[in-house]
Amino acid sequence: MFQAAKQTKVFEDVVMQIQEAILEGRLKTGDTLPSERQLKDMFNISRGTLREALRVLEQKGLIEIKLGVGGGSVVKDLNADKVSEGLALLIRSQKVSLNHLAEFREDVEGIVAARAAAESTAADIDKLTELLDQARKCIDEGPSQRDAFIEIDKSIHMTLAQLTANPIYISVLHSVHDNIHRYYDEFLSMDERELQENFQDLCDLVQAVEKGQAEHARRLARDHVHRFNQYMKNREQAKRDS
Amino acid sequence: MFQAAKQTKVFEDVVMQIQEAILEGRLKTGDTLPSERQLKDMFNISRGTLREALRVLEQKGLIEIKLGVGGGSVVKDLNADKVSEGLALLIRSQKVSLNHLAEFREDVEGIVAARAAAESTAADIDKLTELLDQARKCIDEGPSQRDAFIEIDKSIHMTLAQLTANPIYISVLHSVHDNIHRYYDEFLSMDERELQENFQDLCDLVQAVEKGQAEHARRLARDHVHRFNQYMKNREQAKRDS
DNA sequence: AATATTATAATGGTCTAACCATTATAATAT
DNA sequence: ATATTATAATGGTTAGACCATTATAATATT
Repeated sequence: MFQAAKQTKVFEDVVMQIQEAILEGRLKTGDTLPSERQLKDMFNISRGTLREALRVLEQKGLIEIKLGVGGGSVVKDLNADKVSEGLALLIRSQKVSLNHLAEFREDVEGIVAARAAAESTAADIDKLTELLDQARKCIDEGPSQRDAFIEIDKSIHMTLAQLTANPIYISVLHSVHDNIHRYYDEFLSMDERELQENFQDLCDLVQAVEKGQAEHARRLARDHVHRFNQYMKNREQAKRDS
Repeated sequence: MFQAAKQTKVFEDVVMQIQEAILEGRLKTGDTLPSERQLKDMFNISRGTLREALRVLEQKGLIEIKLGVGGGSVVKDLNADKVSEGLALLIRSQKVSLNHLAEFREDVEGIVAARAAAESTAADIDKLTELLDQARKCIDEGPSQRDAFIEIDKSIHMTLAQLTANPIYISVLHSVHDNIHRYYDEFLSMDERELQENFQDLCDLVQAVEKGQAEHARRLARDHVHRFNQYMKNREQAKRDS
C-alpha cells in the first residue's frame, strides 16, 4: 500500500539541490553562494551537515570554497580535472595500465586528427604552424628543452581537439594527457634523434590536416602517438631489466 | 629564507593519509576502517572534520560508508563509476548537444568493434550469438518489446567493449550509454522497420567480429550507430516542427 | 527444540554552540 | 600619498550531545 520513505540523507538532498541549480543554470559560473551561516538557515540544517554537502560538491568540481572576507562557495567552470582524477585513481590502483592508456590514446588521437582535417580553417592552420615554429626552436636548442618540446607537442594535440568543435574530444584528450604525463618522468627520455623524429611527425600531421586528408591524418597521428608510446615502453623495459 | 608553511587543511591531510593507505595496499578492498570515534582519536581531530574527510573519500569512490552495528567505512573496489559521473557532469554542464554525443559514440563504437574483431574468441562469439537470439525474440514480439530490445542492443555493445580487454573503453562506452539514455525517452521511438534494420546491423556486426574483419566491423558499427542516431535526430526535428 | 519477538549496544547521522584562522576592507597613522 | 593597523565577515575546527539504523544477543512463544 505504501512505498519506502525517502532514504536519502540530509546532506545528499542538499548536494542534489545545489547541483541541479548549477546544472540547470540557475547558478552560473562565478556566482557566489550565500554564506554557510545563511545556507544552513535556508536549508534548515546544521552547519556540519551543510559542510559535508559542500565538501562533496567541491570534490565533484562544481564549487570552489574560498577563505576569508568575501570568500565562500563559488560556482566553478566545470572542466575535465575530475575525470582525470578518477582515471588517475584507476591507474594507481592497477586497474588501468600504461598499455591500456597508450592504446586508447592512439585511437583517440587518430580520430581527432581525422575530424580536425575535415574541418580546419586557415586560422587554425596558422595557429598550428606557429606552434610548430616554437617546437623547432626547442629542438634547435637541444635536449635541454625536452620538457618545453613535450609541452608544445601537447598543445598541438589539444589544438587539433579544439578543431573538432566537440567538447567531449577536448575533455577526453585532456584527461589522457594529464594521466600519461605521470609516466613521462619515469619512463620518457627522448634523445636528439627521437626529438627529431617526433618533430617530423608533427609537421607531416599538420600538413595532412591543412590539406584536409582525413584518413592520412588519422594514420599519421596514430603512428606518431604509437612511436611516442614505444619510447616509453622501451624505457620501461630497460628500467625493469636493470 | 623560509618557505610557506603547510597550507593544507586538516581534513585534506586525513584524506591523503587514508587514500595513500588504500592505493599503496595497506588497506585492501573490503577492509573496514576503525569507527569514527576511534579514527578521530587516532588522527587527534574532531569528529566533524573527520567526517568531511570521509565524505570526500566516499565521493572519490574509495570507501563506502555503512550504517548501524558492524557498519563503518569499508574500502571499495575501485571502478569506473566516478569517471562516468565526471563525464556525465561535463556533458550536462557544457550543454553538449545530442550531435556531440552521437558523433563521439560513432567513433568509439567503431574503434571498439575493430579491436573486438581483432581479439574475439569462440566463447565471446557464443555470448554475442546468445544476445542476438534474445534480440530476435524481442523483435518477434513486436514494438512492445522496444525497450527490451534497446537493452540487449546495449549489452551487445558493452560485450564488445569487454572484448577489447581495455577498461578504458569499457568505462567510456558505459558513460556514453548512460548519458545518451537521457535522450531516448525524449526522441527515440523506433517502429517495426527500424527495429528490423537495427537487428540486421547487429547480426552483420557480430559476423564481422567473428571473422576477425576489423575494418569491416568498424564501418558496420559506425553505420549502425549512425543510423540509430539518425532516428533520434529525425524525432528531434519532428518535435521541433510540431 | 525451533522460531519469532524484543532488548541491547555499536555505529553512522545530525544538531547546537562556541572559538580559531584567514582575508578584504575600512579606519588610522605616517 | 602611502603604510600600518583595526574591524568584521567568512570558512575551519572543536566539543559534546542526542537521533536513527542495524547486527547481535537475550527472551518469549509455539
